[in-house]
Amino acid sequence: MEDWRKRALAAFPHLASMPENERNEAMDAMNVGVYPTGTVMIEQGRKCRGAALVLGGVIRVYKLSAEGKALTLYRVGAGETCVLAVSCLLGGVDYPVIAEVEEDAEVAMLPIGYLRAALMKSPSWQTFIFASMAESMVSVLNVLDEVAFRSMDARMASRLLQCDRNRIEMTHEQLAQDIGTAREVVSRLLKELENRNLVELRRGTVIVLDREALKEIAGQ
Amino acid sequence: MEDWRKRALAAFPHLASMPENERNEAMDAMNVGVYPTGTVMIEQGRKCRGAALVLGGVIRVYKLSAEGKALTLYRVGAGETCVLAVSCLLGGVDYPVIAEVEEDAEVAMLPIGYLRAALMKSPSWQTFIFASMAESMVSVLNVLDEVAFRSMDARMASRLLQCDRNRIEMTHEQLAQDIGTAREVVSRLLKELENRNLVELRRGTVIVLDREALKEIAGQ
DNA sequence: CTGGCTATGTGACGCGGATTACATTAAGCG
DNA sequence: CGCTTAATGTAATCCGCGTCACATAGCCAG
Repeated sequence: MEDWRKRALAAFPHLASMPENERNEAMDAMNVGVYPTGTVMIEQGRKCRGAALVLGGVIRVYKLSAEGKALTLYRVGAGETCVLAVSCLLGGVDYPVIAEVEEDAEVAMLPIGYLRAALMKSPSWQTFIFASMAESMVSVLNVLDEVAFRSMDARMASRLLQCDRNRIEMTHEQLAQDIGTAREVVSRLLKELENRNLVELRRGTVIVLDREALKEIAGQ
Repeated sequence: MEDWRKRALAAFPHLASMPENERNEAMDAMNVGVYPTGTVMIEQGRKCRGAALVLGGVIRVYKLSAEGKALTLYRVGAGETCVLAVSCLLGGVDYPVIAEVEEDAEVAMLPIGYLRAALMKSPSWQTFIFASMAESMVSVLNVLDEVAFRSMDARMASRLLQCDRNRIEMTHEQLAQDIGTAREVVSRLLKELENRNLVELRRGTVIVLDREALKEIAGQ
C-alpha cells in the first residue's frame, strides 16, 4: 500500500470504516499532492475542481477586502476537508474566499464527479460531508458574530484562547490578518494584556498566562 | 389533490420533475402549516427537527448580539428552504441563528429522517439541497464581507439595491436591524441620500430613484 | 560585531458611527 | 377633530480603532 493511503486512513476514520472495495475505489480516484506553504489552493471567485481532503499540514481559508485587509474564516487540518469548496462545487457556485497553505500540506483531491456519485450511494461519505459542511458553517457564523458584535479586545482574547499549550507562534502582523485589523492595534492590545499579566510577549510568539481572565474579556 | 400540494409543485421545480411515486412519497412525509408573522421558527442554539420548505411568505434568518443588536443573514421565500437548518440537522450541530416569520408563511416540514433517506437515493433532492446550501453559504459570506470590510453608507446603499420595483416598505428601525446598526444612523444616511436625490423618503418606505449612483456608493 | 532587515513599541490624530437626548411630524382612532 | 403612538429628524458628544509617523529592539548574514 502506498504511503499516503495509510496516512489517509489514519486521518479519515470514515474511510477506514468503509467496506474495502468502496474504500479502494475512492482512493484510486484521488490525486495526492504535497503543497508548500504559501500555495494558493483557491482564489477569490474561482471554481475549484474537487474536494480537498487534507492529510497533513494546514490550510487557511480567508477573505480579502478590496484594500487588502484579511480576515481568517477557519483553518483546515489533517482529517478535515475544505467543505466550503465542496458545497460550492456541488451547488455550482463560485467560491468567494481564498484558501492558502499555511503549513506544508499533503492533500488528496477527490474529483467532483466521484464525490457526487459517492454521496448517492455511500452513507459514510454522506455523513462525513454533511458534518464537515455544518462545521464550517458554524465556524463562519462565529466569525460573523465576532466581527459584527464584538470589540477588538474581545476578539483578540478569543483568538488567543484558541491555541494549544498556551503558545501562539505568530507575529503581530499575522494575528492582525487573522482577526481583521491593523498590526498597531494588535501590538497595543497585546501590550495592554501583558501589563495585566495575562500574556507574555516574545518576538514572534505570544504566551498565554491566564486563560480565565482572557475568557472574561472574550465575553462568555 | 390537496391545495398545498399544487403550491408546492409550483414553488419547487425539483419536486415537479420527480418520478410520481417518489414525489407522492415525499409529500406524504411533509407536515404543512401556516405560521403568522412574528413566529419564531428556530431560536438561537436550538436544534431543529426538519427541513423547512417554504411555499409562501418570507422567513428572515438573523443573528442577535448579547446587547440585542440584530443582523440579517438572508431571507427565505417561496421555493426556497432554510438550508442552514438542514446543514445543522444533518451535521448534528446547533443552529446558531434565529429564524422568524416576516410575512405569514406556509411551510412544509420534511422530517430529518425522510430527508436523509431521500438524499441517499434521489438525485433531485441531492441537487436541490446542495444548491440551497451553497447559496446560503454565499449569502452569509457576502454579509460577512460587508460587515467586515465596508462602511455603513456602502452597506446602506447595497441594502437599498436589493428590492423590487425600487420600493422598500420598511421603517428605519427595521432597516437598522437588517444591516446591524442604530436607527439614527439609518435616518442620517437616508437623509443624506435624499438630499443628493438618490432616494425619496416616505413614512415607512424608501423609494430608490437612482440605482446607478447607489451602485457607485455600494462599491463594485 | 555590524549593517540591515524584520518585528515591535508608542504617541498623536482623525473619522465613522454609536449613543444620548430631544424636537417634530405623520398616521390611526375614538 | 384632537389625542396618542409610531416614525422620523437632528444636534452634540463620545469612543474605538484605523492611520501615520516614527523610535527601538531583536536577529541573521557577511
